[in-house]
Amino acid sequence: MKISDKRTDILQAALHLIAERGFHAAPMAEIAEKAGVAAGTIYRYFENKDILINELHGELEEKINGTLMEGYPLEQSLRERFLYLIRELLLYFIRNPLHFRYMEQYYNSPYGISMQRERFLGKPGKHGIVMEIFKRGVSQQLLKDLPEMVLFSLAFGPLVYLTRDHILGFVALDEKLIERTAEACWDAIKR
Amino acid sequence: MKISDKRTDILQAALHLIAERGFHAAPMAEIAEKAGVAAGTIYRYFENKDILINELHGELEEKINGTLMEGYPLEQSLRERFLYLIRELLLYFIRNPLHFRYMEQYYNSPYGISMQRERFLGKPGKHGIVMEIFKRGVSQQLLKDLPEMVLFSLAFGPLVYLTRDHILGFVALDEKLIERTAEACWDAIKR
Amino acid sequence: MKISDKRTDILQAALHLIAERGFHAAPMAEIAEKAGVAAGTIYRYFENKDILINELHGELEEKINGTLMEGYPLEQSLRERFLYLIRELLLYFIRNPLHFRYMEQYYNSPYGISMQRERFLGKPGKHGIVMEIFKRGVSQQLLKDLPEMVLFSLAFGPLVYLTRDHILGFVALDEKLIERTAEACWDAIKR
Amino acid sequence: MKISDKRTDILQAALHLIAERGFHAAPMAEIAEKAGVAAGTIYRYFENKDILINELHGELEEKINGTLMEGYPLEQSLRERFLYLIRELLLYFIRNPLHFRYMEQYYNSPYGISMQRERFLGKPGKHGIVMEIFKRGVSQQLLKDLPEMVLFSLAFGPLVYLTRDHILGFVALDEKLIERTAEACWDAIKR
DNA sequence: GATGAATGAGGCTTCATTCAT
DNA sequence: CATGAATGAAGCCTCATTCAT
Repeated sequence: MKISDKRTDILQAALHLIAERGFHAAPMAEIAEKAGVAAGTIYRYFENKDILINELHGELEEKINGTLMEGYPLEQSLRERFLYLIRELLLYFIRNPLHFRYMEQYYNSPYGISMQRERFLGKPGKHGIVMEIFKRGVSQQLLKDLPEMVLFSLAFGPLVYLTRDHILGFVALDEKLIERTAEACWDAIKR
Repeated sequence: MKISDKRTDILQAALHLIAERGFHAAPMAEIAEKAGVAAGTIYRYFENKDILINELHGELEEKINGTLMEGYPLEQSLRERFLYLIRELLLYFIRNPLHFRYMEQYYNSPYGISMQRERFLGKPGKHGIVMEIFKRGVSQQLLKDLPEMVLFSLAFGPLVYLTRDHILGFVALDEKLIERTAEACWDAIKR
Repeated sequence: MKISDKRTDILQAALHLIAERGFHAAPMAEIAEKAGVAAGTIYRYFENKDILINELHGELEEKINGTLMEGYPLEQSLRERFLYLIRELLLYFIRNPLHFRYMEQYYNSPYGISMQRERFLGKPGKHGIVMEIFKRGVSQQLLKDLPEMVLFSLAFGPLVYLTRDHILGFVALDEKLIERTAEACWDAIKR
Repeated sequence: MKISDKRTDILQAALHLIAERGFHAAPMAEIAEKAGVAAGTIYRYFENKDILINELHGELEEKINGTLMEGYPLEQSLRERFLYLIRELLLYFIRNPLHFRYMEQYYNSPYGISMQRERFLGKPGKHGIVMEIFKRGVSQQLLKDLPEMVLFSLAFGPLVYLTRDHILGFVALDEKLIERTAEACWDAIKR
């Protein structure tokens, strides 16, 4: 119904195919077919496959960031804010497994490598929201005195495995388990 | 000079090319060239590309496990044993960045998905060495009472990020930092 | 402001693009854009691309012929008339390099082959103005007794090279050089 | 029978198709078919279509130059040498109309533009054989005192038209006519 | 066993043309 | 009349795999 229905259809089709099969098993022809358009039509909306892939990444990133920021408890303690982020991110990925799979593909490919630094949340150079928490936590002697990148890994590294395990059915993450996991991540970084 | 020199050469060539460029940018012809054999020769040792990729994964996995098991402090405390594993795995990947890159590629591709369960260390079904630690730790009330998969994620999830950051030059991991990181991982899972 | 402004705009756009890039690097969409009309609009004025190309050729040919005929010294000697034609044609192309480039493209393509006979000037079948000169010149024993086509080649063949060289900057043709060149062409055909 | 029979076959097929239809109407697939090889095979011999086209041009150029040089009357007068070149070039093209058509296509395309200076014979910068004649002729006051490029145009410009006319059947060039045409070219440049 | 030339299916992309608005 | 989004055939090229030597 919208003006650019087709653009959305194409992005959706690409999301599905790439998340499920990976970039090189998602031919443009098939993306087009799944989107219900002709092959050439994709190129009215995206200059080429690389750009399609990058724009899809951008859209997902924005959506994730938007979701996280929506209820972000700005006024609460560092710990609460941290737990919120871990929890919400896990929830988001569990609810949007395709987004998770796509992001995984993306960051493990030439596409994502140049963008490696700019993680899901806050880019280090730009003092993103997460790094902000780390910075303050360290200076308040609340967190371990480790490089920010190490703190980041300790906090968010587990999420990737956990989400994958959940999606594959190896664990069933419920709210309680998610909460306890978030707290465990906090334990890893707190003094 | 070994009997199956060529097989090794092919695996080495594949390791280099795939680790550096990804699966779909590593043509068989180039692997052959780098290995110093003819393209057709590869097919005497590996039925097809998929099998080559899977066998290479298997070899790397064995090598990693072997290395970890070599000096494994069987008689020491659970904590010591855990710290040893984290530390050594990090060291291994830092010393063998190609192995790390290859494994990363592998687990983020259709190849690795079917094999997702069989992690670097101890396969859950087979009660690997890591799961053993977790099992005992939990029953001794030393570790948090979380599903093994969750403990696993908390413990090993950070390693992937950390290694990548180190390889990309975002952090410089020295022995001290590695030790402290391992301890942080322990904090995440301990009560 | 004219009635068929758009038709002219389209032809102009086509002239520019084709002259500069060649037929197959001048997409209809781009011609339309440059002409300030929609892609589909072109098809209201020209049935298809081939017809557009042929009509453009026709218009240019007419324009060139018109220019040559304007000041044609009907009453002067054969030699003067010949020199006039060579001189003016060279001048025309130097002043209208796009027309030259377009004609070049045209005659060296499947489009021009079927129309090879109908040269810039005087079509042999129609006893054009040039052939007229040749015919008379030969019968007056002023010119060499060679087939008209040979005389034509001797007289006009050099122009293509010369104009190209001038446009590419390999020679700088001024009025004097043009005059001397025209005279050299006359030397080629005169007894 | 030769080692690289296929390379020759491909070049032959390309020569035919391109000479008859132009570059953009000679798809690689068809060249392959005509050459009796698979599409992919072409790329074992030529990196891409552009390179195929350029190498074919190079081979033809060499062949033409070789033919011209074979009986070149080094010891005879400038006039004789000049007449020889015109005559032989005309003969060559009449006998090898495909070579002529190909060269025409080539020089009237982006491929040939960068090579515009290096004409069939002698490159100006390298004091080719033709330019040598012109240089000497001018200094001996045998030829008109015109820029070399102009002399070149006067001498060789007619050949293109003439050959085309002959191939299209508009004139029937026999040895006598060829000789007289060559002499007419000489008249154009001589004092 | 080893070779590497040959294959041809399949991927990405362009663009002349159509047609609903 | 004009628009321009959509179409899909067709072009170039890559590369896993085969097979005659």
